[in-house]
Amino acid sequence: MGTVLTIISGVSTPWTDHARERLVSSGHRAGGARERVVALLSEQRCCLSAQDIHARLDREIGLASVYRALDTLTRLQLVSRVDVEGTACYEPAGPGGDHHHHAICGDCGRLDPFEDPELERLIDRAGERLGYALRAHDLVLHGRCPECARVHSP
Amino acid sequence: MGTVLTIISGVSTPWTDHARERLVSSGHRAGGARERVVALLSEQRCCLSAQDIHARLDREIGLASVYRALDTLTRLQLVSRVDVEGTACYEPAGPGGDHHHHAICGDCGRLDPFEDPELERLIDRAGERLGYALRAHDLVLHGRCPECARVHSP
DNA sequence: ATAGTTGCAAAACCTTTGCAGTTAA
DNA sequence: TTAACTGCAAAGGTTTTGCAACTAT
Repeated sequence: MGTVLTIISGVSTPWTDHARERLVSSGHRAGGARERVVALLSEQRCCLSAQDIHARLDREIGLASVYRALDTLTRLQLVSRVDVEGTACYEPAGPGGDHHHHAICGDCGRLDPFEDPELERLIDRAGERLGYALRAHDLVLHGRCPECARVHSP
Repeated sequence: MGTVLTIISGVSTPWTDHARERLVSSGHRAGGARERVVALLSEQRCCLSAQDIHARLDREIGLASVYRALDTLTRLQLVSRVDVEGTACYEPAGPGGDHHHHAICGDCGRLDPFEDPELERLIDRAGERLGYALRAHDLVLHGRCPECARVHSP
């Protein structure tokens, strides 16, 4: 039963709880692989790619299962997908999952998450203006981070 | 010489001119393949993937050359790259190239470009706050377009 | 002559899919 | 028992790279 899995994974947060509920209520069954993906995602401060997740789980679960879990979670809007440098990255979304955007340093590859409520508001308004029923959005800034700027132009 | 190529391609806009200048001034030589990519890009109202470009040029130039041209142009900040549904799309950027964002309909795949000066301002401010020297940014909205909304929930 | 450009084919990635076995409910 | 879940291996896409020939300067 779900409780057992919760204990096994050792992770329970508002987001994992919400995710597990929604999975069950949409006809999904508890499964070890997906549960580990959920648990891992809930512990991240920022997004991970499928390959990242596979590696951090010590390759104990199949890569295909990671992709399938992410696909399911994305469809249920439990995680949001961000395209970073040609690869898809995922992070918790919806209730309990904090929403933010990303800035990537083109020099060192560093990825900084950031929040901006005003930006959110403006994005929603843009969606309305276009007549779109928005499900998600992602914003990625590209540039040079403070560290690299210090080194290259002192 | 450059003039000849300009005549051959038959395309001259503020953006193509700027691009050709910048290419030369950064040590690049005129080449048929890249010139055709530049000419094609300048005629688009929205972004194209490398494969799109290859197809629209009737496969007369190698796919690898398209990728290489796009890579060069991106590095010189003459085109901006947007990740759309797992594939990279490119469009003119910088002087003469108009900047906009994209909304994608998850149902029909339609892609709507849109502009929003206020959003630009806010994004720039976010960059400053993070201490980033911004080179580019891309925002993609995901949702259901007005057309699809009409059909599915009348 | 030098160094950038190109096309082709091969390789490297990321992601999806088919299938057979396993497992939750 | 049924339908979901999983791992593996194969397949499908996109993008990159090695290499030899070509060409603008």
